Amino acid sequence: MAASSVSIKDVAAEAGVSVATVSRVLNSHPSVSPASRARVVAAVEALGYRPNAVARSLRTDQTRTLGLVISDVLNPYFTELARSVEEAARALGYSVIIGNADERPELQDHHVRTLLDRRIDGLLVSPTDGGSPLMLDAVRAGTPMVFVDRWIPGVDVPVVRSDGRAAVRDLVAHLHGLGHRRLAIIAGPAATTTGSEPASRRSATPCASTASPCPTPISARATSRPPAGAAPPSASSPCPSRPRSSSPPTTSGARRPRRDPRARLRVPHDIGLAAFDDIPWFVHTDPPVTAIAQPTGDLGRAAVHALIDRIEGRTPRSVTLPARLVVRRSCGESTGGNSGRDPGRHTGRNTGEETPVRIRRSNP
Amino acid sequence: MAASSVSIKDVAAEAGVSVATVSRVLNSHPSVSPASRARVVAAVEALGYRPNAVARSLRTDQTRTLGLVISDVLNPYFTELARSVEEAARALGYSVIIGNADERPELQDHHVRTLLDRRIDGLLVSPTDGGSPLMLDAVRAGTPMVFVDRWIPGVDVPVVRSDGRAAVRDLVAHLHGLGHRRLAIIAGPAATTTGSEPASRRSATPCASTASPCPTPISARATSRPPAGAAPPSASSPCPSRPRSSSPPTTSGARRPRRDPRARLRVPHDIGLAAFDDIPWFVHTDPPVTAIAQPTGDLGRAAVHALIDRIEGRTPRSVTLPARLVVRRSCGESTGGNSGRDPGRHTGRNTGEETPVRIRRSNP
DNA sequence: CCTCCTTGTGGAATCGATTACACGGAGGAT
DNA sequence: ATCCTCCGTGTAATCGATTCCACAAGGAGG
Repeated sequence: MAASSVSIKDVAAEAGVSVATVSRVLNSHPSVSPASRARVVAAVEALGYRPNAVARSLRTDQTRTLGLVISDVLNPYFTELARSVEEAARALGYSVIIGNADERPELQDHHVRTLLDRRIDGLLVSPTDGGSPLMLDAVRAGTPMVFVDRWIPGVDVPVVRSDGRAAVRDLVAHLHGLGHRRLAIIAGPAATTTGSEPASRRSATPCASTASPCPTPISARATSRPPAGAAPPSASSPCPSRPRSSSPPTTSGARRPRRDPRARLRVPHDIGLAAFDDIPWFVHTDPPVTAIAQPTGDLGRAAVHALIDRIEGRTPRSVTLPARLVVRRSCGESTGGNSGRDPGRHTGRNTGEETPVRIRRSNP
Repeated sequence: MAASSVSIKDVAAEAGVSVATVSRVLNSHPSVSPASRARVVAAVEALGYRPNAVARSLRTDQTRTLGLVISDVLNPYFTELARSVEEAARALGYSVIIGNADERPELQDHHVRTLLDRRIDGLLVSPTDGGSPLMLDAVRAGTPMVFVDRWIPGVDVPVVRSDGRAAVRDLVAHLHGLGHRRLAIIAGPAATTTGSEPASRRSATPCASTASPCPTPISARATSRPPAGAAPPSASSPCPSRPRSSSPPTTSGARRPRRDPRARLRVPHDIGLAAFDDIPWFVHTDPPVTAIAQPTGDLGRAAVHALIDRIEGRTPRSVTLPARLVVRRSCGESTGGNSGRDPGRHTGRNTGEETPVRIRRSNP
């Protein structure tokens, strides 16, 4: 029944009214007689008519579409974020176009440009770098924009992110309780705020170490793509028995030396390990990996709401949500007798695998 | 410099030519004098002009955009597929809009409808169900479409997928060689072709069993969302010492009984396990999981090329690429003289990553 | 010197919607 | 009865591009 070439004119002809009336029915404008309305609806039905979103966008100057530029689709954290963003946007009648920057600034620019060319209503970005001229121009030109997870310092754009400091404090306490005394941090690309944030994470450490005399942690840089994270960081960090903390892809690189004939450190026996961002598979690794989990769903929702507020003229504020520590076994076996069941992951979709000790829950 | 409200008219005014000439320059039409061209280019530069893709699409009736509807973004297989699709499309000057159906037919329809409304040039689908009227209508209406991974039987649309039969034969041989004699298959939703394909995978077994006297494998159904795959399939399948094969999310559900107090089957000691689709984290699980890997990158590229062939008037054919077996340790230790390690040692919990034994490579 | 063709250019139609504006008729108030 | 509101409707302008067509200028060929 539905040829895709049906336009509003055809519907008007079929219903015996003008295109204006058809349009009014389509947009549920009040001043249409019930009779006309019925005939239009019937014609639409009969012809299988669907309004052309392109034409509509041209006229109304809005696409009801959001752009989301993330730095790495292969990273489960961003995948989950994308999912929740799309969900939240859909609930509000918006679509989402995802651009994957693959941690490459020029690809990020490509996507931003493409998205802008398509006149998306607003942009959600997790910047790969310190801000290209293009992005800066876009902000200056008044494109509604919100940063997620990462941000560009000095740019006046709301940021929706999670704060891991409390969770890091919990982690440090946890580590200390298990007897670990030397810490190292493997960080991502220095250009990103999350890559350089370990500085602040590090600074969180002393706060926690009122009770735990850990020295300032050592820190190393790593690339973040899992299979590309080639060089075993162990080579560059000569002290054993220190826990590490980083994001999952980085961690997957970091884990490699465990089997490296040159190193042969065993987790958690010789060295502890913890990750930033929790992902489903951490439950199944050997050992299950202790991680700091971000509230991905809430982050996505908050970002969408902030952006749409901005689009519709309101003035959104930045949002910071607490991350929380999920203890598993990669920093050592917990000794305390624990009643509860494994909460699995923070998404609520539990697999109920292990029984990790929960030091503290940030969201009640 | 760049106010986003710059239109072709402004450029024309600035350059002192007509909009027609500007358009010709933009589309590198031959008959423009070098002088005019230069002035237009300068004006474009000065104004920071970017053509409005929406207007252009309306006029030319093409968006240079592909839709990709996948059944689950959280599944790394689809994530990788999406990435390669976007990459291939970008290389050919197309953008991709991803729709995540979350295995829900009505969501799938929502995305297909939205994509169609935006007049995308073509659609790549990995169907969640047997085909809604909407999708069937779209095909009938002549929307360029290509199925990826899964397909809808009886619909005349090219399919790009991988054939796991050879790899399954390799797997069966591998299992048999390790002494396994009873097989079970955990399949996904029966409505999908990949969910019901185990029938054909099962049928592949006897072929392989000329040399290996395995009985027809038992098969069970599971939902495919990893944490949602709640019920431990072990309860329903009473025979131990049988390897299982399924996709990673399903597998992650299936692994649970390992720790389930009621079952306490150990992998690979009591039961072997193998998965369809290989994912990065399988290297780090306990034990590393033997899997059948699909050539995701090639699949994505092939799909894009097929679709664009179709869009540009050529007639694409279906493509089937071989999957291949990646042996790790979840079906048992391989006994072959493996260089680096002590053979026969049973540490209970295996750590780490091996050089996987590659039984056979399908792509040379 | 007068065609004829080529080349560059601008005017205007077009894509499919939305919406300002004008207009005719019904109904209420005076 | 006359006038003034509404109400429902249609005509036409508009969004920002592309492209057909007409036309002018200039060079080649007769």
